[in-house]
Amino acid sequence: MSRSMAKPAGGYHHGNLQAALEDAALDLLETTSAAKISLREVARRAGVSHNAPYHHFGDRAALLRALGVRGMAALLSAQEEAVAAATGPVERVRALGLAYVRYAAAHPQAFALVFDPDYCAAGTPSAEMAPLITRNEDLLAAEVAALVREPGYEGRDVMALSAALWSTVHGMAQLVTLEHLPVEAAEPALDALVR
Amino acid sequence: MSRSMAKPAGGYHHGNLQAALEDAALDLLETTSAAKISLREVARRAGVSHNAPYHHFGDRAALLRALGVRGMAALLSAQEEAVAAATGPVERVRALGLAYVRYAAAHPQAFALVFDPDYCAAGTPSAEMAPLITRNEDLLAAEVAALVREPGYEGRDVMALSAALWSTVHGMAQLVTLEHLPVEAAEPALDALVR
DNA sequence: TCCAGTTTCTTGTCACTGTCCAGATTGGAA
DNA sequence: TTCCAATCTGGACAGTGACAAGAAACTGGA
Repeated sequence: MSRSMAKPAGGYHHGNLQAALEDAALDLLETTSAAKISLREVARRAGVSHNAPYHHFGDRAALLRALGVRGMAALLSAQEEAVAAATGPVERVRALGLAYVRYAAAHPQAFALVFDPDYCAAGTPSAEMAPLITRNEDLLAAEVAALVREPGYEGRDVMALSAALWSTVHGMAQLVTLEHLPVEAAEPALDALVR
Repeated sequence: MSRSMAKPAGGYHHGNLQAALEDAALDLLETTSAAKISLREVARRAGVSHNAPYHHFGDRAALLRALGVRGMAALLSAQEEAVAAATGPVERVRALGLAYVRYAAAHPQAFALVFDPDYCAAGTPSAEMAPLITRNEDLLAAEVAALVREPGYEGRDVMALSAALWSTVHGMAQLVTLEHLPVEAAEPALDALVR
């Protein structure tokens, strides 16, 4: 349920309300889209008054931005673990993409929040979000760079290929969460491109 | 501004309020995300009371669903026109994808609404949306089928390739609207895959 | 120990929203 | 004309995000 310590004492002060609020909101995000999450419901779940959140988050968007950062971090580490477990350049790129799609399928609301321009604008990412984004881009670029040194992939433009791969994987993740594509179709479709 | 006839007379009855409401909402959608569009603001723009919309749309979601149908129709015809203007299987697939991305870049909020699970759920599409979706899938499948008859593309699985292409194009559209990718990067990235 | 000062939380309030209700207005059919 | 159904209005209610003022609890220094 809660990812960190809950209310420790019954006193006036909560102890770790910031984390408790994020946890409560993350629980809601498992079943509800970010647009439908209300600050007051989150406060209720954390057992505090409707205004307590404003001392830890400037407004509703700030809370959701914090959740977005958590989601992006989870998405990134899912990819890193998958890449670390795979062997060979082709297999590593494949694993990276599948991890991306599978994270989206497992946490559709969190995934949607990470890429929701209303809260996590890519044009002006938050100070916590920006390094995660570049880390993700670097991870992909490094794997693609290794790929184009393989026989059969030589001479490809790393930038263009990275962009194309990210697009494919991201679109696949999106279409899977939208139930436009079944999850099982992701793997063969990805293989159809990577070959 | 308004896409169809506006309020015709000053009388009690509006004349064509349904269309006027959709037009007003579409204007708002050019600059505002669907989540931030309020029924009352739309009614205000159409010059009617806050409750008039309820006689033409059951609730707020119904209005946005109608906008989603309009957006999907526009996205579809943009692709059809692009395909009709192109010659040769490879070029036609390329044109289809570029039209998709360019529509998203030109109307990011409308594009987002079309694929917003809160309003236009793909799992259970509305009666007006469903035929548009299948028409789009058929269009893509037909072009891919023509493509795999070309030398250099023989023997590919049409289903898997269609899914992969749609994913790529959709993800590219998404990343462009999110400003994660510049629009100019779309064309070379697409070419890097289609070759 | 006591006691300011600061942070955290609560209660009260406001404007705005979606939706329901009852009633007024209108256009068309009998 | 008269009646009816469709359309639109105003009022009401609960829920929401946000602001303001005050209570409670933790903090450090005397």
